[in-house]
Order: sequence, then C-alpha cells, then structure tokens
Amino acid sequence: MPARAPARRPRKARNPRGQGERLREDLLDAANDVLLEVGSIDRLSIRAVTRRAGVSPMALYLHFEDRTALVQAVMRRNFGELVARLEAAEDSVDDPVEALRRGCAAYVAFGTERPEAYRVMFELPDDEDAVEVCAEEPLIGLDAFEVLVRGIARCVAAGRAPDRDPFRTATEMWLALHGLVTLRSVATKFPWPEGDLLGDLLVRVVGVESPAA
Amino acid sequence: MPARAPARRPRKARNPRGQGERLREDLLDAANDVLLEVGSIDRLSIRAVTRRAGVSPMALYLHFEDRTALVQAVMRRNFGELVARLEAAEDSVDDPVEALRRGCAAYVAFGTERPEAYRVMFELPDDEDAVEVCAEEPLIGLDAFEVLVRGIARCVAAGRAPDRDPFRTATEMWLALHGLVTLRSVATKFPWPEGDLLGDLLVRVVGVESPAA
DNA sequence: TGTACATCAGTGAACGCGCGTTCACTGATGTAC
DNA sequence: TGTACATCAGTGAACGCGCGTTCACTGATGTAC
Repeated sequence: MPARAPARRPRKARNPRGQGERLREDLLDAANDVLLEVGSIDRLSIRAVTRRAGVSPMALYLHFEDRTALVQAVMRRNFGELVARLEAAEDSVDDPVEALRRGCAAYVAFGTERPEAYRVMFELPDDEDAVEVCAEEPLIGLDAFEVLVRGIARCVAAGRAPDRDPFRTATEMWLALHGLVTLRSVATKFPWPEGDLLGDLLVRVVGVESPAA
Repeated sequence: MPARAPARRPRKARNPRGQGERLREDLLDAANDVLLEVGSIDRLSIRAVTRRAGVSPMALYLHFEDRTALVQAVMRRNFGELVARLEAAEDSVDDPVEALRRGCAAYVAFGTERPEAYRVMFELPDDEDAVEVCAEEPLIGLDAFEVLVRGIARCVAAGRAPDRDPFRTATEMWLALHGLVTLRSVATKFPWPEGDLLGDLLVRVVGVESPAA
C-alpha cells in the first residue's frame, strides 16, 4: 500500500474557457479568508491564498501583477463593502437622528465582524507599498467618511443637532468610532462599562438629543 | 589587495564580567530602533535586533528565552514609559482641568512620536503569543488608564466637569484619544480640520469648560 | 468534414532569501587552594 | 606565588521552513480555412 499523499486541499476544477476571471474573485474571497486566519496583512502570503483557492501559486499571477496588487485589490473591495453597508443603514429609515445612529452602528458592526479587514483598512499598513492605496486621490475611503458627514448635516439641517461644521463634527465622531471598534477588539480584558457607549458618544460628540428622549 | 569584507556593523566590545545584563538593555534599545524601521511587530526579527546591537543572533538567547519573550519585554518597557510621561504631565500643574489637558496631550504626544511602539501596545498584536501580555492580570496598561480616570475625577471633584462616572467618561475619552493618535498617523492624506481637536474632545466628551474660557 | 493553429487557464520545478532555533564551542576573567 | 578550575559573555555553523518570484511548460477548447 503506497503512502498516502500529504493531505492537501482538492484542486479546483479549472474554469471553463471564457470564465477565467472567476478565479480573480475566488482569490479575493480566499484572501479575505486567509486574512481572517492570520490576522495581519504581513502574513497574507500568495502561497496561503492560492492554497486556499485550490490552485497553484503561479495561478495568482494570471490576475495580479504581484503580492502588492493583491493586497490593494482586497482593500478596494472591502472599502466598497463598507460604503455599501453604511449607505444601506442610513437609507433604512427617514428620521435623520435614527439614520445617523444606524450608520454609526453599521460602521462599528463592520469593524467588529471583520476586525482583520478593518485593521488592514484603517491601521497603518505593514506593507509599505499598500500605503499607496491609502494615499490615493481621490482618497480611498473618503466616500465612506462622507456618508457620515451627510448624516450629521441632515441632523443639523433638521434642527436635531447643534449647528457646528458637520465635517469637523464627523471627524471627531470618526475618531471615537474608530477607537470603539479597535480598542473593543484588542482590549478584551479591559473592564468595559455597561450600556450604550455608541449612543453616549453620539449625544456628547455630535450633540443629538438622547435616544431615550 | 584583498576584497573588503561585506559592510557590517562593528562588533560591540563584550561587556566586562558582571555587566552582562547591560546587553539586555542594549537589545531592548535596539528592538525599539528596529521597530521604528520596520513598523510592525511581525517584522521585528531576532536577527535584525542583534545585528543592530552589534552581537550575534545567539547572544539574544542569553537574555530572552525566545522571540516572544523579547516582544513582551519591549511592550512592558514601553508601557512603563507611557505611564511615566502621563504622570509627569498631570503632576506638572495644579489646576485640574489643565492637568487633565496636559495628560491627554502627553498621551497623544507619545503615540505621535512613537507610532510603531504605540501600535504594538494598542493594536491587536500580530503575534498571538504577545496577546498574553495584553491579557495579563493585572492588565498591563491599566495603570496608564487610571491616570486618566484620576484626572477626570479631580475635575469632577473640583466642580469643573459634570458629575458623571469618571471611569465611563475616561473610557469614552480614551476611545477618542486612541482614534486621534492612530488615524492621524495613518490617514495622512485626509483633510484634517484645523484647530485644537484634542481641546474640542475634552469639552465635548468630558464636559470641562472650554480652555478659552 | 477535417485539421492546423491560436488561445485560454492554468501547472511544476527551481531560485535565493531571511528567518527562529539548535548544538557545540571559545576565550577572557576571576577564585579556591 | 602558582595553577587548576569555574564562570561569564559571548561566537559560529548549520538545520529546516515558508516565502515571492522566474522560467518554461501543458493540455483542453475554440476557430479560420
């Protein structure tokens, strides 16, 4: 009885002619999976990604010029997903304060459910080449921020929040949201206070009336 | 003329007998230097650290059991430095509001001046073993947080801030401070608003009177 | 209806690299007798 | 005053690993004529 071959992922059947682009999407899916496992963009290796996708390392080069291009594509895709979730949340209700609250909650939810993706998007990329994506014009992720600015502006316009520069207020709220997402996921032993921190922050930073009111 | 040996750091003269512990400190210094260069704890390699310290890779094992022990020692040292800077800032003035402001400014300054060290301390460690340091009892870094809680409690006691639970307020302020430190250093192309964001946050989150008043 | 050829969607082996860590050794300095 | 020995502060070579990337190849599917 011959020794069994070392356990390995089944090789995917190759895509039919004309459907080669499917692999690109499969590789991005695989990259997000791997990212979840390794937790750091630095450890997102071509070999791990292609292993998970069930193809040879070389297959990746059919769709991405190099490792950096893969990382950039992953970031672009994730920013797109974030914007979609924010817009869906804000559009899900008419009341401007509730819409803002849902938008902020969606931001926190994205960061909480996908901490590794969030980290790649908003913490200094380990990989210097990936910085280029973050430093692009128009700034990647700025459209996500603008969803927040619009939400605050609507509250101000409706007389539901004090009349301050919405961009500045949004910046301050973003700082707190980012802190909430990242520190909650890191400082798991920290004695976090009970209750709705996000609601508190909206009241204090943006100045909307208390949700209880 | 013989080929010149490949450029390398000069070998440090060995420490005199009885002074072997000096190398431990030198290695921690070197580790912080390397961290600054590579920007990620994942890329803090034993070989890079010992190269910078001018000793052989093996010399590190005289003082640290393995790579993880080195990383943990670096974190401990940096938390110690942070606490010292916070306490010095808070103790540098009697007025409780100004003391709190200086404490918060010192926090931001630490994170801004040493972004890589800050990142290792407050962002999810890439290295799973390093998590143990963060999850320790008593929680490493909790004493830094308590400087902030005491600062806020003093403002409340002096009637200079609304009477809310200082721990909760400190938590919310910490979120914003963390956001300020990390996003400022990452989102360099973001159109940051002019003016004193930190002062604004103290006014809005903690509720101290405006510094202009 | 054949057939030569182009295209597509990949594979396979090999390279050189830096890494953490193991094992064994060195050579100066102190110290007991 | 000698000398054997212990200790200290390191060094040096080698290992096996996973990695990004290069170069060359394969084999099925379509297509022009």
